[in-house]
Amino acid sequence: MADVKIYLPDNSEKVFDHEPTVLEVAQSIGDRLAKDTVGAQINDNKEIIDLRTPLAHGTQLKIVTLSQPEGLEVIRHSAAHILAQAVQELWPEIQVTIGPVIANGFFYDFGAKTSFTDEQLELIEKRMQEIVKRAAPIELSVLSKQEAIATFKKLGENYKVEIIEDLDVPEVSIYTQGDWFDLCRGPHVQLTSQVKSLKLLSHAGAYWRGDENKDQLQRIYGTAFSNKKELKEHLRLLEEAKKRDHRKLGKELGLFYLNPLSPGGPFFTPKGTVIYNQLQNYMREKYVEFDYQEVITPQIYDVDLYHQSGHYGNYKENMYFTKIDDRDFSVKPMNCPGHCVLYHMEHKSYRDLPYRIADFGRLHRYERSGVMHGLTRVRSFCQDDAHIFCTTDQMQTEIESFMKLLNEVYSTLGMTDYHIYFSTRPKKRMGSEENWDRAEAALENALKHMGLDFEINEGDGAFYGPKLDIMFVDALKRPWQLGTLQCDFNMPDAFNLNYTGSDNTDHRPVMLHRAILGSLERFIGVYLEHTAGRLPLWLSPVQVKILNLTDAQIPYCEELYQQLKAIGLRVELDQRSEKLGYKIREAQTQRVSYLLVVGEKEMESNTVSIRLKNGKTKLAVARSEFFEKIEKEQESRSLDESWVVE
RNA sequence: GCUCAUGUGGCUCAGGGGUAGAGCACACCCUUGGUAAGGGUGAGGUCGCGAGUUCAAUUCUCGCCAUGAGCUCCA
Repeated sequence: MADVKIYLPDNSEKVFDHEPTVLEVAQSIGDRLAKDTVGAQINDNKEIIDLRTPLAHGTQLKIVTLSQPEGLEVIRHSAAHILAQAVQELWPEIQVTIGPVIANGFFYDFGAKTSFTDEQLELIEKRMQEIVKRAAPIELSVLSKQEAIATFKKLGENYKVEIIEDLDVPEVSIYTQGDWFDLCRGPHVQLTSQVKSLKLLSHAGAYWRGDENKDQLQRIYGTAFSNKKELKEHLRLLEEAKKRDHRKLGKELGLFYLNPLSPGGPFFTPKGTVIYNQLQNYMREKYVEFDYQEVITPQIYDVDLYHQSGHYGNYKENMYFTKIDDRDFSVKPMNCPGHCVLYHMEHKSYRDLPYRIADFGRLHRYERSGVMHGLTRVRSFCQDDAHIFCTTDQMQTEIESFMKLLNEVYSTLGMTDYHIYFSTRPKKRMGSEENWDRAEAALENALKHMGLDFEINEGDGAFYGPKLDIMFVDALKRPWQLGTLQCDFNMPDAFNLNYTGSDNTDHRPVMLHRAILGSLERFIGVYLEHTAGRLPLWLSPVQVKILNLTDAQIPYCEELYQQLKAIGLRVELDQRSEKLGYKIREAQTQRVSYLLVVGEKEMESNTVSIRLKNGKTKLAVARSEFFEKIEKEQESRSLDESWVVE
């Protein structure tokens, strides 16, 4: 056989007299590297291949080791196998199905009669540790499809048989560790002992092949890392996420409640409503700046509207209907059809475009009972919704302006980490190819022109047009889809919308649906978790709380209270005869932005002592100085309050 | 909607076939205290709703509702 050359990232090459496996190449470089090798990436491909894969001549090889982030995928995949082995050692009658790697770990679905318990999870994890200790080599073998089917049939592994039967390949790969094996595509680590830091997290039901009409399986979630430290950090983030759960914070801070009398219909308290309204006010200011006009449209429509828009056909399951005097009505699940009606009621000329109308109308969508979740998935909500009717030529400018607006809003809110996804035409779609070409070009050109990074989701657009989705990544690294911009060719058609062009003939406008915060409800939920409830001053329900030390300071505090109120701040005065420590604890847990402590000293020197949300204090600040700074902070919607403590 | 779990004063939870308990919060009293919980007293619950079993149900069984985890869905 001729020489087989393998190229390494530093452009050096290794020569073999046969097609070497990844591991062999690693060995030729060094024992240490070989020991840590868990897979490889070849020819600039992102996919990680198994370390047992033979490499063809001319392959560009990048070895992936245990300690690399890419290695995690392999470790977790092997961890899933160890989980399956542990379960079958403990309960041989339980069948295996599939166990993929997911974002922050892995899961494995089992065909078991009853669900697992927390105690069983502990037992399984212990057994997994044992399997890890055994340091069994993981070996790859290949069986013909028939052999594999026969093998798994004999074992009674019916799910596996079904999987193999559906595979369109002559041979399948089997990974063996000790006396246990599984059908698997790989990749896997070399020894079970390389999965050092693992943890089972939870168990839940799932369906075979994700189909609710098929068998109910028992899923176990877990995670694994290359070292204890990273696992610990991950578990800490999970803990932190629990602490920051907006449902918990909402109760603790008294912002909103849910009640069985209106499932999915949050009740906002006066404090929660402050946040809600401040966000709306802010968006309204931005609308003025970006030339949007706000409108108010009906809540309830004749069902005919939704027949015309097409929602009745496609979205009926999520709509609320009512019949009065033999006439069918629906509560609006979105603003767009109403906006089309509004557009139609005045004759439009090209001079009227772009016609940008914003609407904070309340929307109702009947979500299935199992999907509701705090504020992030509700049945009654409002969006920072707006529709832009424009010509195709105006699209790019409108898109750029939208992205600019979005960026300003997100920066103000301290949401700097976000990603843009551009979804292009799906297979099933409506509208002319020319329209799709122009809309996609407008989106892409806008992003490129602004120098924004984006990722393309090929074929993921709506049937009525391409779109941008904005994915915000929060402080705990969790992604949330908030903002969106969707081009729509369908609705202008459905409502026969026109404008008179400069050529004195009618033309059809394009409709852009867009939102920046998404739903206010959902946004507040996400933002509470992002900030752990420590809101910037302008959003804070209680911005200043005045705490007196003794009754002697009450008049001074009342005067302060009135002055702060007069400059438009949300201020409270706690003059109860409680100890200072008690009042501070309470105000601190309520995340009050500024605590003003007033005792004899402050009163005599006409100052206040300031305590921040973070517990830091600054003594004896002149009243005027505090007023000036806090007004400025309020005015600028600043995120930074560090001026108080140097 | 599906699977499993949960549902006890405003909140967090304990209890358990003989009509209920703690802490916090709340009210009143004492305390006037310098940066995360001072003390006392008191009020507050037909134990999610409905049915069944039982002499007796908040406790057991079933149904419903809601919540949670996950699945599925998400124009």
